[in-house]
Amino acid sequence: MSRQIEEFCYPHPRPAVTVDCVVFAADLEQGDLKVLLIERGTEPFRGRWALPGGHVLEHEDLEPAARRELREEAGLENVFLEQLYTLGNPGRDPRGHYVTVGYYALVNLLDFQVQADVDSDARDAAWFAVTDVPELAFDHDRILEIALDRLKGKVRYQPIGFELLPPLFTLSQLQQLYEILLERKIDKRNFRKKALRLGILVDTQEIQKDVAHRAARLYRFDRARYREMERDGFNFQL
Amino acid sequence: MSRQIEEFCYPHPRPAVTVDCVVFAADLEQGDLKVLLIERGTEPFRGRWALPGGHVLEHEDLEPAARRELREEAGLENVFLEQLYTLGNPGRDPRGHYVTVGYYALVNLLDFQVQADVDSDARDAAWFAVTDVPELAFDHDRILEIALDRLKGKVRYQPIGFELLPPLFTLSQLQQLYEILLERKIDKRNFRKKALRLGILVDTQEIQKDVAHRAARLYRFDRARYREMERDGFNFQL
DNA sequence: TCAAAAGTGTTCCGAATACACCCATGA
DNA sequence: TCATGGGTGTATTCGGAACACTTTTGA
Repeated sequence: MSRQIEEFCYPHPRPAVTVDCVVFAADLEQGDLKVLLIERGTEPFRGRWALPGGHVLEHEDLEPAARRELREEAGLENVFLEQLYTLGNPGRDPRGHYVTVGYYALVNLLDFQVQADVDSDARDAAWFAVTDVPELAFDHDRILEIALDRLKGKVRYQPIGFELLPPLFTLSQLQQLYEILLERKIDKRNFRKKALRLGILVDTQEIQKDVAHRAARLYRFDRARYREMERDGFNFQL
Repeated sequence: MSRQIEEFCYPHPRPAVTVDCVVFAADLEQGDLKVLLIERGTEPFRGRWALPGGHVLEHEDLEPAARRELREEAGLENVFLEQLYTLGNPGRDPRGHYVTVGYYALVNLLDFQVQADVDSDARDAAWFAVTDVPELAFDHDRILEIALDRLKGKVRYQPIGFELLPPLFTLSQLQQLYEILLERKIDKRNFRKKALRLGILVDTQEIQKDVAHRAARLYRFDRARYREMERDGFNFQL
């Protein structure tokens, strides 16, 4: 290993600070939830899969750091991103005392597959079903577990599920998403009643194309209306 | 300012890492929620009130750091403590790039007032009603705001309110606590029905002493039973 | 005997659940 | 014409909300 110049000095020891991102996408074709992993090209854990992430730069805020890492490592921009949890077990990184701030991102699988083809800078990245993830580097399994719990809990009382769907979606797709996340079958009629009663889905008057059966209506999530209703004390529940 | 020896050197710049704790207690006498603040004795913000907190030590995990600061600055031990949010805006501390991991703690006001008298090491600390907090040092107002939102949201679907009460409490006290936290009046009969129906409150057969009216039954929270029921899919709601 | 809080039931309404068949479309 | 999913209504049950008076106790 080459000798490094150590020129950033402080009166007290400091842990290193990183961010790590759990990127979720719903795979409606396969009926499962996917997470984006990156294959590590350097030690430690070279060759192991890990969450996209890296060091927080000097004078960089945490969320911008997470967004920068998503852009650099996965070609992702303008995604839903929320802070999750911060881990600082001094044994979590063999290089020394590292503190990492975990984030989770929600993206639409179709959007990202296009970008992945275009963006040649991306390192070796791949989607894994969350039920079938290899052993990850560092304590990234733990971060993924925390992210899954958060997503499953939050999707029921915050309208974040829409971030995982295309802009236009059918009610069946929405239902399928909830079945994936909540891990149980839902009655179609009851689900539709509840979803439409919320008043935040708008019928775009468009219908599905290229399906080998009756084409379904396409809806979109009316974010502006949701914010209004939220201001007036409305509580999303699905 | 004296010249400092800067002997901890790294190949890349690192932000400093701290923890800050929002300590809540319910004041049933006054019918409000209190937060514990410490008067700063050093610059920056000397003389301003701030949350208890401080640097994370070398090879120290985050939660232990928070507990150590609570012990050193406020004489508090064995309290309910949970991570809240991590702030890293590079402008949040005039001394440079600081990242702070926020925690919130829930304590019983009576317990702590005893300890405060005994522990002479404690710096100048005081309880403030959360509705009447002075301007705080750093971005501690923001951390307090996040903690309040979290507490108010979480108390409804997790049995954490009991941490703010004495071990034995009356149903009226429990109701008063929820009225404080949810900021609204609750119907007595409905509240009692719901609380008892949960099956996690045990009637201790004891009654209040030294009250100038009919003495109420004392209950306690059955934590063991709650954990059992939680395992079996029970969802707390109050 | 008064003040203060403890304690107690019933009705009503809205939401959650359970449940099965016909319709439209493209292959 | 068939396979595939789209789309629809009703009855029941359960929990949430509204609502007022009697009881106990110590001062």
